[in-house]
Amino acid sequence: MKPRLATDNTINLDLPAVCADCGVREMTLCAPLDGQEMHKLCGLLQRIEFADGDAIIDEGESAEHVFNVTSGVVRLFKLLADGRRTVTGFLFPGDFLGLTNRETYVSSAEALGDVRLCRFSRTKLEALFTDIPKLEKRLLGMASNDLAAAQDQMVLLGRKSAGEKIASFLIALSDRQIARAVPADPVLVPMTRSDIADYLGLTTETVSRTFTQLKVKGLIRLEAGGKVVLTDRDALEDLAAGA
Amino acid sequence: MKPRLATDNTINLDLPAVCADCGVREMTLCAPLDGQEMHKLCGLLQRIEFADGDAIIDEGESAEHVFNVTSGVVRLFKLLADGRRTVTGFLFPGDFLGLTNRETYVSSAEALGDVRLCRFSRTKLEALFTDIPKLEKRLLGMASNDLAAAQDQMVLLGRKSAGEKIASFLIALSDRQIARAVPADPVLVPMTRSDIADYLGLTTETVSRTFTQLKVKGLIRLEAGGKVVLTDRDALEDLAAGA
DNA sequence: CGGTTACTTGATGCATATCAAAGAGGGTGG
DNA sequence: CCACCCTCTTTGATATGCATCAAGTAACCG
Repeated sequence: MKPRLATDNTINLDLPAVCADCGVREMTLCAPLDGQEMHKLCGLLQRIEFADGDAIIDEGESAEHVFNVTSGVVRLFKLLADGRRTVTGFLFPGDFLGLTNRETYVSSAEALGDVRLCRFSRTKLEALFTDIPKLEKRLLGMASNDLAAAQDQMVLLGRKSAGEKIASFLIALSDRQIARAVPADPVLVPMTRSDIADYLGLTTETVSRTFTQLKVKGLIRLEAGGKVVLTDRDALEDLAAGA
Repeated sequence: MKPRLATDNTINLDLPAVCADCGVREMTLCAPLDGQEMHKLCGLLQRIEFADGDAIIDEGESAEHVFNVTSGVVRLFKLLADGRRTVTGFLFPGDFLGLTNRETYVSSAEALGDVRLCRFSRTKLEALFTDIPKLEKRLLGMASNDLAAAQDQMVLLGRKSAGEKIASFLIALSDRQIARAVPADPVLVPMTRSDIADYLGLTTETVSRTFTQLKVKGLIRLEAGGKVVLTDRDALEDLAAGA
Protein backbone atom coordinates (compact mmCIF):
# COMPACT_ATOMS: atom_id res chain seq x y z
CA MET A 1 0.00 0.00 0.00
CA LYS A 2 2.95 2.33 0.53
CA PRO A 3 4.26 4.02 -2.62
CA ARG A 4 7.21 2.15 -4.00
CA LEU A 5 10.41 3.93 -4.77
CA ALA A 6 11.13 1.97 -7.91
CA THR A 7 10.96 3.89 -11.18
CA ASP A 8 7.84 3.85 -13.31
CA ASN A 9 9.77 1.92 -15.84
CA THR A 10 10.48 -0.96 -13.50
CA ILE A 11 6.86 -1.15 -12.48
CA ASN A 12 5.64 -1.07 -16.04
CA LEU A 13 7.67 -4.14 -16.78
CA ASP A 14 5.44 -5.89 -14.30
CA LEU A 15 2.28 -4.81 -16.07
CA PRO A 16 0.40 -7.29 -18.19
CA ALA A 17 1.61 -6.89 -21.75
CA VAL A 18 -1.81 -5.62 -22.83
CA CYS A 19 -1.49 -2.62 -20.53
CA ALA A 20 2.20 -2.02 -21.04
CA ASP A 21 1.73 -1.25 -24.72
CA CYS A 22 -1.81 0.08 -24.58
CA GLY A 23 -2.20 2.80 -27.15
CA VAL A 24 -5.09 4.61 -25.53
CA ARG A 25 -3.86 4.81 -21.95
CA GLU A 26 -3.48 8.58 -22.04
CA MET A 27 -7.06 9.24 -23.11
CA THR A 28 -9.02 6.81 -21.03
CA LEU A 29 -9.75 5.92 -17.44
CA CYS A 30 -6.07 5.18 -16.84
CA ALA A 31 -4.82 8.62 -17.86
CA PRO A 32 -4.19 10.05 -14.36
CA LEU A 33 -2.75 6.89 -12.81
CA ASP A 34 0.88 6.39 -11.84
CA GLY A 35 2.77 3.14 -12.34
CA GLN A 36 1.67 1.49 -9.16
CA GLU A 37 -1.96 2.47 -9.55
CA MET A 38 -1.91 1.23 -13.14
CA HIS A 39 -0.66 -2.04 -11.82
CA LYS A 40 -3.59 -2.38 -9.44
CA LEU A 41 -6.08 -1.53 -12.13
CA CYS A 42 -4.53 -3.87 -14.68
CA GLY A 43 -4.72 -6.65 -12.13
CA LEU A 44 -8.47 -6.76 -12.46
CA LEU A 45 -9.03 -6.23 -16.14
CA GLN A 46 -9.92 -8.76 -18.80
CA ARG A 47 -9.40 -8.33 -22.50
CA ILE A 48 -12.29 -9.24 -24.74
CA GLU A 49 -12.91 -9.07 -28.46
CA PHE A 50 -15.99 -8.83 -30.61
CA ALA A 51 -16.64 -9.21 -34.33
CA ASP A 52 -18.79 -7.02 -36.55
CA GLY A 53 -22.41 -6.92 -35.36
CA ASP A 54 -21.79 -8.72 -32.06
CA ALA A 55 -23.79 -7.52 -29.08
CA ILE A 56 -21.48 -6.22 -26.35
CA ILE A 57 -24.18 -5.26 -23.86
CA ASP A 58 -27.97 -5.23 -23.95
CA GLU A 59 -30.15 -2.46 -22.57
CA GLY A 60 -31.87 -3.66 -19.42
CA GLU A 61 -29.32 -6.43 -18.78
CA SER A 62 -27.72 -6.54 -15.34
CA ALA A 63 -24.81 -4.07 -15.35
CA GLU A 64 -21.96 -6.17 -14.02
CA HIS A 65 -19.10 -4.77 -16.02
CA VAL A 66 -17.74 -1.55 -17.37
CA PHE A 67 -15.51 -1.36 -20.42
CA ASN A 68 -12.85 0.63 -22.16
CA VAL A 69 -12.63 0.55 -25.94
CA THR A 70 -9.03 -0.14 -26.95
CA SER A 71 -9.55 -0.60 -30.67
CA GLY A 72 -12.42 -0.51 -33.15
CA VAL A 73 -15.74 1.31 -33.02
CA VAL A 74 -18.84 0.64 -30.92
CA ARG A 75 -22.40 1.65 -31.68
CA LEU A 76 -24.67 2.58 -28.74
CA PHE A 77 -28.41 2.52 -29.27
CA LYS A 78 -31.87 2.36 -27.76
CA LEU A 79 -35.05 0.96 -29.26
CA LEU A 80 -38.69 2.00 -29.03
CA ALA A 81 -41.41 -0.60 -28.51
CA ASP A 82 -42.17 -0.84 -32.25
CA GLY A 83 -38.53 -1.17 -33.30
CA ARG A 84 -37.63 2.42 -34.12
CA ARG A 85 -33.98 2.87 -33.24
CA THR A 86 -31.95 5.79 -31.95
CA VAL A 87 -28.18 5.54 -32.03
CA THR A 88 -27.16 7.45 -28.91
CA GLY A 89 -23.48 7.51 -29.74
CA PHE A 90 -20.41 5.96 -31.31
CA LEU A 91 -17.45 4.96 -29.16
CA PHE A 92 -13.86 5.07 -30.35
CA PRO A 93 -10.62 3.84 -28.78
CA GLY A 94 -10.23 5.42 -25.36
CA ASP A 95 -13.97 5.79 -24.78
CA PHE A 96 -15.71 4.37 -21.75
CA LEU A 97 -18.74 2.10 -21.82
CA GLY A 98 -21.26 0.88 -19.30
CA LEU A 99 -21.55 3.70 -16.79
CA THR A 100 -24.88 3.58 -14.97
CA ASN A 101 -26.27 4.43 -11.58
CA ARG A 102 -28.82 1.61 -11.79
CA GLU A 103 -28.78 -2.17 -11.69
CA THR A 104 -28.99 -2.41 -15.46
CA TYR A 105 -27.42 -0.93 -18.58
CA VAL A 106 -29.30 2.04 -20.02
CA SER A 107 -28.51 1.34 -23.68
CA SER A 108 -27.31 -1.48 -25.90
CA ALA A 109 -23.89 -1.66 -27.51
CA GLU A 110 -22.76 -3.49 -30.65
CA ALA A 111 -19.42 -3.92 -32.35
CA LEU A 112 -19.05 -1.98 -35.57
CA GLY A 113 -16.32 -4.06 -37.16
CA ASP A 114 -13.77 -5.84 -34.99
CA VAL A 115 -13.60 -4.37 -31.50
CA ARG A 116 -11.27 -4.92 -28.58
CA LEU A 117 -12.12 -3.80 -25.07
CA CYS A 118 -10.82 -4.18 -21.61
CA ARG A 119 -13.47 -5.19 -19.15
CA PHE A 120 -13.69 -4.51 -15.42
CA SER A 121 -16.01 -5.93 -12.83
CA ARG A 122 -18.08 -2.97 -11.70
CA THR A 123 -17.92 -3.91 -8.03
CA LYS A 124 -14.16 -4.47 -8.13
CA LEU A 125 -13.59 -1.18 -9.87
CA GLU A 126 -15.76 0.64 -7.36
CA ALA A 127 -13.82 -1.02 -4.58
CA LEU A 128 -10.66 0.55 -6.01
CA PHE A 129 -12.16 4.05 -5.67
CA THR A 130 -11.35 4.15 -1.97
CA ASP A 131 -7.76 3.28 -2.70
CA ILE A 132 -7.41 5.48 -5.78
CA PRO A 133 -9.77 8.48 -5.56
CA LYS A 134 -8.24 9.77 -8.77
CA LEU A 135 -10.10 6.99 -10.56
CA GLU A 136 -13.47 8.19 -9.40
CA LYS A 137 -12.55 11.77 -10.21
CA ARG A 138 -11.56 10.68 -13.68
CA LEU A 139 -14.85 8.85 -14.15
CA LEU A 140 -16.78 11.94 -13.05
CA GLY A 141 -14.80 14.00 -15.53
CA MET A 142 -15.57 11.59 -18.34
CA ALA A 143 -19.25 11.52 -17.38
CA SER A 144 -19.34 15.33 -17.39
CA ASN A 145 -17.86 15.37 -20.87
CA ASP A 146 -20.43 12.83 -22.05
CA LEU A 147 -23.16 15.01 -20.58
CA ALA A 148 -21.93 18.05 -22.50
CA ALA A 149 -21.83 15.98 -25.70
CA ALA A 150 -25.35 14.72 -25.02
CA GLN A 151 -26.62 18.30 -24.76
CA ASP A 152 -25.00 19.21 -28.07
CA GLN A 153 -26.74 16.22 -29.57
CA MET A 154 -30.08 17.45 -28.22
CA VAL A 155 -29.54 20.77 -30.01
CA LEU A 156 -28.70 18.87 -33.18
CA LEU A 157 -31.72 16.56 -32.98
CA GLY A 158 -34.21 19.22 -31.93
CA ARG A 159 -33.26 22.21 -34.02
CA LYS A 160 -30.88 21.50 -36.89
CA SER A 161 -31.74 20.85 -40.56
CA ALA A 162 -30.50 17.74 -42.37
CA GLY A 163 -27.58 19.67 -43.89
CA GLU A 164 -26.60 21.11 -40.54
CA LYS A 165 -26.82 17.68 -38.94
CA ILE A 166 -24.51 16.03 -41.46
CA ALA A 167 -22.06 18.94 -41.29
CA SER A 168 -22.02 18.75 -37.47
CA PHE A 169 -21.54 15.00 -37.65
CA LEU A 170 -18.53 15.24 -39.95
CA ILE A 171 -16.90 18.03 -37.94
CA ALA A 172 -17.41 16.06 -34.73
CA LEU A 173 -15.86 12.93 -36.24
CA SER A 174 -12.95 14.98 -37.47
CA ASP A 175 -12.44 16.57 -34.04
CA ARG A 176 -12.44 13.16 -32.40
CA GLN A 177 -9.80 12.00 -34.86
CA ILE A 178 -7.65 14.94 -33.78
CA ALA A 179 -8.17 13.96 -30.14
CA ARG A 180 -6.91 10.47 -30.96
CA ALA A 181 -3.92 11.89 -32.87
CA VAL A 182 -5.41 10.83 -36.22
CA PRO A 183 -5.20 13.46 -39.00
CA ALA A 184 -8.30 15.71 -39.08
CA ASP A 185 -8.84 14.94 -42.76
CA PRO A 186 -9.99 12.73 -44.42
CA VAL A 187 -12.77 11.76 -42.02
CA LEU A 188 -13.13 8.00 -41.66
CA VAL A 189 -16.80 6.99 -41.62
CA PRO A 190 -16.98 3.32 -40.67
CA MET A 191 -20.72 3.30 -39.94
CA THR A 192 -23.53 2.72 -42.44
CA ARG A 193 -25.93 5.36 -43.73
CA SER A 194 -28.57 3.70 -41.60
CA ASP A 195 -26.45 4.08 -38.44
CA ILE A 196 -25.87 7.73 -39.28
CA ALA A 197 -29.59 8.22 -39.93
CA ASP A 198 -30.55 6.73 -36.58
CA TYR A 199 -27.91 8.88 -34.91
CA LEU A 200 -29.08 12.13 -36.51
CA GLY A 201 -32.84 11.51 -36.50
CA LEU A 202 -33.08 11.14 -40.28
CA THR A 203 -33.63 8.33 -42.81
CA THR A 204 -30.91 6.60 -44.85
CA GLU A 205 -32.25 8.22 -47.99
CA THR A 206 -32.03 11.70 -46.55
CA VAL A 207 -28.52 11.06 -45.25
CA SER A 208 -27.46 9.88 -48.69
CA ARG A 209 -29.08 12.82 -50.46
CA THR A 210 -27.56 15.29 -48.02
CA PHE A 211 -24.07 13.86 -48.56
CA THR A 212 -24.46 14.33 -52.31
CA GLN A 213 -25.75 17.88 -51.82
CA LEU A 214 -22.70 18.78 -49.72
CA LYS A 215 -20.54 17.18 -52.40
CA VAL A 216 -22.24 19.18 -55.17
CA LYS A 217 -21.78 22.38 -53.14
CA GLY A 218 -18.09 21.57 -52.94
CA LEU A 219 -17.87 21.22 -49.16
CA ILE A 220 -16.86 17.54 -49.16
CA ARG A 221 -15.53 14.84 -51.44
CA LEU A 222 -16.60 11.20 -51.04
CA GLU A 223 -13.85 8.64 -51.46
CA ALA A 224 -13.81 4.85 -51.46
CA GLY A 225 -13.79 2.97 -48.17
CA GLY A 226 -16.03 5.44 -46.37
CA LYS A 227 -13.52 8.29 -46.43
CA VAL A 228 -14.82 11.85 -46.57
CA VAL A 229 -12.49 14.70 -47.48
CA LEU A 230 -13.52 18.04 -45.98
CA THR A 231 -12.78 20.31 -48.93
CA ASP A 232 -14.21 23.37 -47.18
CA ARG A 233 -13.97 22.89 -43.45
CA ASP A 234 -14.80 26.52 -42.62
CA ALA A 235 -18.05 26.37 -44.54
CA LEU A 236 -18.91 23.07 -42.85
CA GLU A 237 -18.24 24.55 -39.42
CA ASP A 238 -20.45 27.55 -40.18
CA LEU A 239 -23.20 25.25 -41.38
CA ALA A 240 -22.84 23.05 -38.29
CA ALA A 241 -23.09 26.07 -35.98
CA GLY A 242 -26.34 27.18 -37.62
CA ALA A 243 -24.94 30.46 -38.98
CA MET B 1 -40.06 15.19 8.49
CA LYS B 2 -38.19 11.96 9.18
CA PRO B 3 -37.42 10.87 12.75
CA ARG B 4 -33.85 11.62 13.67
CA LEU B 5 -31.42 10.17 16.16
CA ALA B 6 -30.55 12.27 19.18
CA THR B 7 -26.94 12.68 18.13
CA ASP B 8 -27.96 13.89 14.72
CA ASN B 9 -30.35 16.26 16.32
CA THR B 10 -27.65 17.87 18.40
CA ILE B 11 -25.50 18.42 15.40
CA ASN B 12 -28.39 19.69 13.35
CA LEU B 13 -28.97 22.42 15.86
CA ASP B 14 -25.63 23.80 14.81
CA LEU B 15 -26.52 23.81 11.12
CA PRO B 16 -27.47 27.06 9.45
CA ALA B 17 -31.23 27.34 9.58
CA VAL B 18 -31.44 27.05 5.81
CA CYS B 19 -29.93 23.55 5.94
CA ALA B 20 -31.63 22.43 9.12
CA ASP B 21 -35.07 22.71 7.55
CA CYS B 22 -34.13 22.08 3.95
CA GLY B 23 -36.95 20.18 2.28
CA VAL B 24 -34.89 18.59 -0.48
CA ARG B 25 -31.92 17.29 1.50
CA GLU B 26 -32.85 13.67 0.93
CA MET B 27 -32.88 13.95 -2.84
CA THR B 28 -29.90 16.12 -3.58
CA LEU B 29 -26.14 16.20 -3.14
CA CYS B 30 -26.56 16.08 0.64
CA ALA B 31 -28.51 12.84 0.71
CA PRO B 32 -25.71 10.48 1.81
CA LEU B 33 -24.09 12.82 4.34
CA ASP B 34 -24.20 12.37 8.11
CA GLY B 35 -24.64 15.24 10.55
CA GLN B 36 -21.01 16.20 10.77
CA GLU B 37 -20.46 16.06 7.03
CA MET B 38 -23.60 18.13 6.49
CA HIS B 39 -22.12 20.67 8.79
CA LYS B 40 -18.95 20.94 6.72
CA LEU B 41 -20.90 21.28 3.51
CA CYS B 42 -23.30 23.85 4.92
CA GLY B 43 -20.35 25.90 6.05
CA LEU B 44 -19.51 26.80 2.48
CA LEU B 45 -22.92 27.27 0.95
CA GLN B 46 -24.63 30.52 0.04
CA ARG B 47 -28.33 30.93 -0.51
CA ILE B 48 -29.40 32.89 -3.56
CA GLU B 49 -32.73 33.77 -5.10
CA PHE B 50 -33.87 34.65 -8.58
CA ALA B 51 -37.07 36.07 -10.02
CA ASP B 52 -38.90 34.93 -13.14
CA GLY B 53 -36.73 35.22 -16.23
CA ASP B 54 -33.50 35.99 -14.39
CA ALA B 55 -30.33 34.48 -15.82
CA ILE B 56 -28.71 32.13 -13.31
CA ILE B 57 -25.75 31.13 -15.44
CA ASP B 58 -24.70 31.82 -19.01
CA GLU B 59 -23.26 29.26 -21.39
CA GLY B 60 -19.58 29.93 -21.92
CA GLU B 61 -19.22 31.92 -18.69
CA SER B 62 -16.46 30.86 -16.30
CA ALA B 63 -17.81 27.98 -14.20
CA GLU B 64 -17.02 29.11 -10.67
CA HIS B 65 -20.04 27.77 -8.84
CA VAL B 66 -22.29 24.78 -8.71
CA PHE B 67 -25.87 24.94 -7.45
CA ASN B 68 -28.65 22.98 -5.90
CA VAL B 69 -32.23 23.95 -6.62
CA THR B 70 -34.14 24.18 -3.33
CA SER B 71 -37.38 25.66 -4.63
CA GLY B 72 -38.86 26.73 -7.95
CA VAL B 73 -38.08 25.58 -11.48
CA VAL B 74 -35.06 26.26 -13.69
CA ARG B 75 -34.89 26.17 -17.47
CA LEU B 76 -31.63 24.97 -19.07
CA PHE B 77 -30.99 25.87 -22.70
CA LYS B 78 -28.52 26.28 -25.51
CA LEU B 79 -28.68 28.59 -28.51
CA LEU B 80 -27.56 28.22 -32.12
CA ALA B 81 -25.76 31.06 -33.87
CA ASP B 82 -28.98 32.38 -35.45
CA GLY B 83 -31.00 32.28 -32.25
CA ARG B 84 -32.73 28.91 -32.49
CA ARG B 85 -33.09 27.58 -28.98
CA THR B 86 -33.04 24.09 -27.48
CA VAL B 87 -34.21 23.65 -23.92
CA THR B 88 -31.94 20.86 -22.66
CA GLY B 89 -33.83 20.34 -19.44
CA PHE B 90 -35.95 21.60 -16.59
CA LEU B 91 -34.63 21.48 -13.02
CA PHE B 92 -36.85 20.98 -9.99
CA PRO B 93 -36.13 21.15 -6.27
CA GLY B 94 -33.33 18.74 -5.45
CA ASP B 95 -31.73 18.94 -8.89
CA PHE B 96 -28.12 19.86 -9.39
CA LEU B 97 -26.85 22.60 -11.68
CA GLY B 98 -23.51 23.61 -13.11
CA LEU B 99 -21.59 20.36 -13.44
CA THR B 100 -18.87 20.64 -16.07
CA ASN B 101 -15.43 19.25 -16.73
CA ARG B 102 -14.33 22.44 -18.45
CA GLU B 103 -13.56 26.00 -17.47
CA THR B 104 -16.97 27.21 -18.55
CA TYR B 105 -20.64 26.29 -18.23
CA VAL B 106 -21.99 24.18 -21.08
CA SER B 107 -25.50 25.61 -21.09
CA SER B 108 -27.42 28.62 -19.83
CA ALA B 109 -29.92 28.54 -16.98
CA GLU B 110 -32.85 30.86 -16.25
CA ALA B 111 -35.37 31.06 -13.46
CA LEU B 112 -38.87 29.96 -14.39
CA GLY B 113 -40.77 31.83 -11.73
CA ASP B 114 -39.18 32.48 -8.35
CA VAL B 115 -36.23 30.20 -7.69
CA ARG B 116 -34.10 29.56 -4.64
CA LEU B 117 -30.78 27.78 -4.84
CA CYS B 118 -27.84 27.05 -2.65
CA ARG B 119 -24.57 27.88 -4.25
CA PHE B 120 -21.14 26.35 -3.70
CA SER B 121 -17.76 27.48 -4.87
CA ARG B 122 -16.64 24.78 -7.25
CA THR B 123 -13.07 24.73 -5.95
CA LYS B 124 -14.18 24.59 -2.33
CA LEU B 125 -16.62 21.80 -3.05
CA GLU B 126 -13.95 19.85 -4.90
CA ALA B 127 -11.61 20.36 -1.97
CA LEU B 128 -14.21 18.64 0.21
CA PHE B 129 -14.08 15.53 -1.95
CA THR B 130 -10.87 14.34 -0.29
CA ASP B 131 -12.47 14.68 3.08
CA ILE B 132 -15.88 13.29 2.09
CA PRO B 133 -15.50 10.83 -0.80
CA LYS B 134 -19.21 10.10 -0.50
CA LEU B 135 -19.82 13.55 -1.99
CA GLU B 136 -17.94 12.75 -5.17
CA LYS B 137 -19.63 9.37 -5.39
CA ARG B 138 -22.98 11.09 -5.06
CA LEU B 139 -22.10 13.56 -7.80
CA LEU B 140 -21.06 10.71 -10.10
CA GLY B 141 -24.35 8.99 -9.39
CA MET B 142 -26.31 12.14 -10.21
CA ALA B 143 -24.28 12.65 -13.40
CA SER B 144 -24.98 9.05 -14.43
CA ASN B 145 -28.70 9.60 -13.92
CA ASP B 146 -28.55 12.79 -15.99
CA LEU B 147 -26.78 10.86 -18.72
CA ALA B 148 -29.51 8.22 -18.79
CA ALA B 149 -32.15 10.95 -19.00
CA ALA B 150 -30.22 12.65 -21.81
CA GLN B 151 -30.26 9.42 -23.82
CA ASP B 152 -34.01 9.08 -23.35
CA GLN B 153 -34.33 12.63 -24.62
CA MET B 154 -32.29 11.74 -27.71
CA VAL B 155 -34.74 8.93 -28.48
CA LEU B 156 -37.61 11.37 -28.02
CA LEU B 157 -36.09 14.08 -30.23
CA GLY B 158 -34.85 11.77 -32.94
CA ARG B 159 -37.63 9.26 -33.34
CA LYS B 160 -40.91 10.21 -31.64
CA SER B 161 -43.95 11.89 -33.20
CA ALA B 162 -45.45 15.07 -31.74
CA GLY B 163 -48.09 13.08 -29.87
CA GLU B 164 -45.53 10.67 -28.46
CA LYS B 165 -43.33 13.59 -27.42
CA ILE B 166 -46.08 15.34 -25.48
CA ALA B 167 -47.18 12.07 -23.87
CA SER B 168 -43.59 11.30 -22.83
CA PHE B 169 -43.21 14.82 -21.48
CA LEU B 170 -46.32 14.59 -19.31
CA ILE B 171 -45.44 11.14 -17.98
CA ALA B 172 -41.90 12.31 -17.16
CA LEU B 173 -43.22 15.38 -15.31
CA SER B 174 -45.62 13.18 -13.39
CA ASP B 175 -42.85 10.73 -12.46
CA ARG B 176 -40.70 13.56 -11.21
CA GLN B 177 -43.56 14.77 -9.06
CA ILE B 178 -43.74 11.31 -7.51
CA ALA B 179 -39.99 11.43 -6.85
CA ARG B 180 -40.51 14.72 -5.00
CA ALA B 181 -43.44 13.28 -3.04
CA VAL B 182 -45.94 15.39 -5.01
CA PRO B 183 -49.09 13.53 -6.17
CA ALA B 184 -48.65 12.01 -9.65
CA ASP B 185 -51.78 13.75 -10.88
CA PRO B 186 -52.59 16.49 -11.82
CA VAL B 187 -49.33 17.32 -13.57
CA LEU B 188 -48.19 20.87 -12.88
CA VAL B 189 -46.86 22.51 -16.03
CA PRO B 190 -45.24 25.80 -15.06
CA MET B 191 -43.42 26.34 -18.36
CA THR B 192 -44.82 28.05 -21.46
CA ARG B 193 -45.80 26.31 -24.69
CA SER B 194 -42.70 27.87 -26.20
CA ASP B 195 -40.45 26.32 -23.53
CA ILE B 196 -42.08 22.95 -24.11
CA ALA B 197 -41.68 23.35 -27.87
CA ASP B 198 -37.96 24.10 -27.57
CA TYR B 199 -37.60 21.15 -25.22
CA LEU B 200 -39.36 18.68 -27.53
CA GLY B 201 -38.10 19.97 -30.86
CA LEU B 202 -41.49 21.33 -31.95
CA THR B 203 -43.19 24.72 -32.41
CA THR B 204 -45.58 26.36 -29.95
CA GLU B 205 -48.43 25.85 -32.40
CA THR B 206 -47.78 22.13 -32.69
CA VAL B 207 -47.50 21.78 -28.92
CA SER B 208 -50.82 23.54 -28.51
CA ARG B 209 -52.54 21.48 -31.20
CA THR B 210 -51.16 18.25 -29.77
CA PHE B 211 -52.45 19.09 -26.31
CA THR B 212 -55.94 19.63 -27.73
CA GLN B 213 -55.72 16.38 -29.71
CA LEU B 214 -54.85 14.43 -26.56
CA LYS B 215 -57.71 16.21 -24.82
CA VAL B 216 -60.17 15.30 -27.61
CA LYS B 217 -58.99 11.68 -27.47
CA GLY B 218 -59.77 11.71 -23.77
CA LEU B 219 -56.22 11.07 -22.53
CA ILE B 220 -55.85 14.37 -20.65
CA ARG B 221 -57.90 17.26 -19.29
CA LEU B 222 -56.53 20.81 -19.27
CA GLU B 223 -57.27 22.84 -16.16
CA ALA B 224 -56.60 26.42 -15.18
CA GLY B 225 -53.16 27.40 -13.87
CA GLY B 226 -51.26 25.02 -16.12
CA LYS B 227 -52.60 21.86 -14.51
CA VAL B 228 -53.01 18.76 -16.66
CA VAL B 229 -55.07 15.83 -15.42
CA LEU B 230 -53.98 12.48 -16.85
CA THR B 231 -57.38 10.92 -17.45
CA ASP B 232 -55.88 7.84 -19.13
CA ARG B 233 -52.37 7.33 -17.85
CA ASP B 234 -52.01 3.84 -19.32
CA ALA B 235 -52.82 5.06 -22.81
CA LEU B 236 -50.38 7.94 -22.36
CA GLU B 237 -47.63 5.56 -21.26
CA ASP B 238 -48.23 3.31 -24.25
CA LEU B 239 -48.12 6.31 -26.54
CA ALA B 240 -44.92 7.57 -24.88
CA ALA B 241 -43.24 4.18 -25.29
CA GLY B 242 -44.02 4.15 -29.01
CA ALA B 243 -46.30 1.12 -28.89
C1' DC C 1 -60.12 47.63 -17.05
C1' DG C 2 -57.01 48.14 -20.77
C1' DG C 3 -52.80 46.53 -22.52
C1' DT C 4 -49.84 42.80 -23.11
C1' DT C 5 -48.44 38.27 -23.47
C1' DA C 6 -49.63 33.52 -23.96
C1' DC C 7 -52.51 30.28 -26.10
C1' DT C 8 -55.49 28.29 -29.62
C1' DT C 9 -57.18 27.52 -34.19
C1' DG C 10 -57.12 27.78 -39.29
C1' DA C 11 -54.92 27.85 -44.05
C1' DT C 12 -51.03 26.83 -46.60
C1' DG C 13 -46.19 25.31 -47.63
C1' DC C 14 -42.11 22.72 -47.32
C1' DA C 15 -38.48 19.65 -45.54
C1' DT C 16 -38.09 15.27 -44.87
C1' DA C 17 -40.38 10.63 -44.87
C1' DT C 18 -42.01 7.00 -47.61
C1' DC C 19 -42.31 4.09 -51.55
C1' DA C 20 -39.83 2.27 -55.42
C1' DA C 21 -36.06 0.80 -58.13
C1' DA C 22 -31.73 1.11 -60.13
C1' DG C 23 -26.42 1.07 -59.33
C1' DA C 24 -22.24 -0.23 -56.58
C1' DG C 25 -19.36 -2.74 -53.77
C1' DG C 26 -17.78 -6.80 -51.40
C1' DG C 27 -17.57 -11.29 -50.10
C1' DT C 28 -18.15 -16.32 -51.40
C1' DG C 29 -18.36 -20.49 -53.72
C1' DG C 30 -17.88 -22.73 -57.99
C1' DC D 1 -10.69 -15.63 -61.08
C1' DC D 2 -15.05 -14.74 -62.27
C1' DA D 3 -20.03 -14.85 -61.51
C1' DC D 4 -23.40 -14.45 -58.37
C1' DC D 5 -25.71 -12.77 -54.48
C1' DC D 6 -26.50 -9.93 -50.82
C1' DT D 7 -26.33 -5.63 -48.67
C1' DC D 8 -25.51 -0.91 -48.88
C1' DT D 9 -26.04 3.27 -51.35
C1' DT D 10 -27.93 6.42 -54.50
C1' DT D 11 -31.57 8.55 -57.06
C1' DG D 12 -36.40 9.46 -58.35
C1' DA D 13 -41.51 10.16 -57.49
C1' DT D 14 -44.87 11.03 -54.24
C1' DA D 15 -46.86 11.70 -49.58
C1' DT D 16 -47.25 13.77 -45.11
C1' DG D 17 -46.33 15.66 -40.48
C1' DC D 18 -45.04 19.51 -38.81
C1' DA D 19 -43.61 24.41 -39.72
C1' DT D 20 -44.97 28.74 -41.12
C1' DC D 21 -48.02 32.48 -41.72
C1' DA D 22 -52.10 34.65 -39.95
C1' DA D 23 -55.95 35.74 -36.94
C1' DG D 24 -58.63 35.46 -33.22
C1' DT D 25 -59.29 34.37 -28.03
C1' DA D 26 -58.14 33.77 -23.34
C1' DA D 27 -55.36 34.73 -19.39
C1' DC D 28 -52.70 37.73 -16.77
C1' DC D 29 -51.17 41.98 -14.49
C1' DG D 30 -50.44 46.58 -13.28
